[in-house]
Amino acid sequence: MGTTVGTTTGTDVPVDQRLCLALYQASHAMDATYRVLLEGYGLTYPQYTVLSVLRQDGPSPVTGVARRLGLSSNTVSPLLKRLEAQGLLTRRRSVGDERTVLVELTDAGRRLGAEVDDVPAQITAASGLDEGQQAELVGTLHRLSATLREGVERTAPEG
Amino acid sequence: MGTTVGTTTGTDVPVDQRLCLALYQASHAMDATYRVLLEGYGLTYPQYTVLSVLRQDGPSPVTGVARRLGLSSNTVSPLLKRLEAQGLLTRRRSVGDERTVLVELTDAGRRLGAEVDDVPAQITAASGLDEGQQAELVGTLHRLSATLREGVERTAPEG
DNA sequence: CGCGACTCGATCGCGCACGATTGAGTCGTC
DNA sequence: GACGACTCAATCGTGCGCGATCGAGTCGCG
Repeated sequence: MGTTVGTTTGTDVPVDQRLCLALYQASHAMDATYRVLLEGYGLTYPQYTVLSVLRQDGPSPVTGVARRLGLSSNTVSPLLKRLEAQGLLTRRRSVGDERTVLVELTDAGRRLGAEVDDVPAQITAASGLDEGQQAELVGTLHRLSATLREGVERTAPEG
Repeated sequence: MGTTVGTTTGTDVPVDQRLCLALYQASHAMDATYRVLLEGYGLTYPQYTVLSVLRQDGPSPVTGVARRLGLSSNTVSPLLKRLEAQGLLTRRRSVGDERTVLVELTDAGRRLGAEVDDVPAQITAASGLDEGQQAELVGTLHRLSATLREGVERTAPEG
């Protein structure tokens, strides 16, 4: 039985060498690393990132948090709900604009945020990359994200 | 904030510059790109990858597919079930070892696999990276994955 | 003032992803 | 032959992530 099926054009890129899978596995490995570091705090990685964003940005509308994470309300809303249930943040309608919901850390949220403040440094250490390599990789990934998003936008015309 | 953490005390790493978020967003962007390319075929990105693996490896046990994707049975089993429901593959017990389930593409699966054979090339084009850049990025990400996994293994001693 | 376009956030359904567990099957050792 | 350790796959519960949709609130324009 030949391994060739049909009249392929020879574009048999081995799965192991595909960028998508490399990205996929690296992302999962990162998530697993965060899981280990955060499991004592009852936080997941996305929840941790929300805390970081609120610590850096201060009180923000749901849209603001979502934009920082590259997500939409359908993902962020339940995420914020769970964090609110843990007493780490509050949500209240903005007085100026009744559509927007302002998200703000509670004292407990700020305290927990301070506790896990050094997690990024531990992640950097666990990554085995020095500062320069990490910065370069981050830049490459940001450019890749932008290029891919651009392609998606072009295909799916909005507005 | 008396942070005494070794050399890299950059506790206030802006969220935008964190490797985890860059990885997270690039992975999602990749998924979105695949979604656009595959939506006409009723396939998700993980399903597409399973098809690719089976096309390249031939009939494989569930464990084999899982290892290729870096996943476990709890993720792969339902994934295979959905693909079987679409008539793209079959699952049957191995004759030699009744524990293992052999997964094999059907004719329909092979046909669909051939149809979407050029998707990786389209992805490469959409990424805006030339062959060399892509290969380098893949290498970097594989090393990163390995290093991170190693750290996780060390923390959670199994066996 | 009234109407339509828009924004904001939430909800629903589906498909991953994973920790934990279960149960069937296999093998080594006694 | 029987027992225990192991392997393989499946299942359950929880938490993302997203397409699609909805309802409330806001604003522009006549």
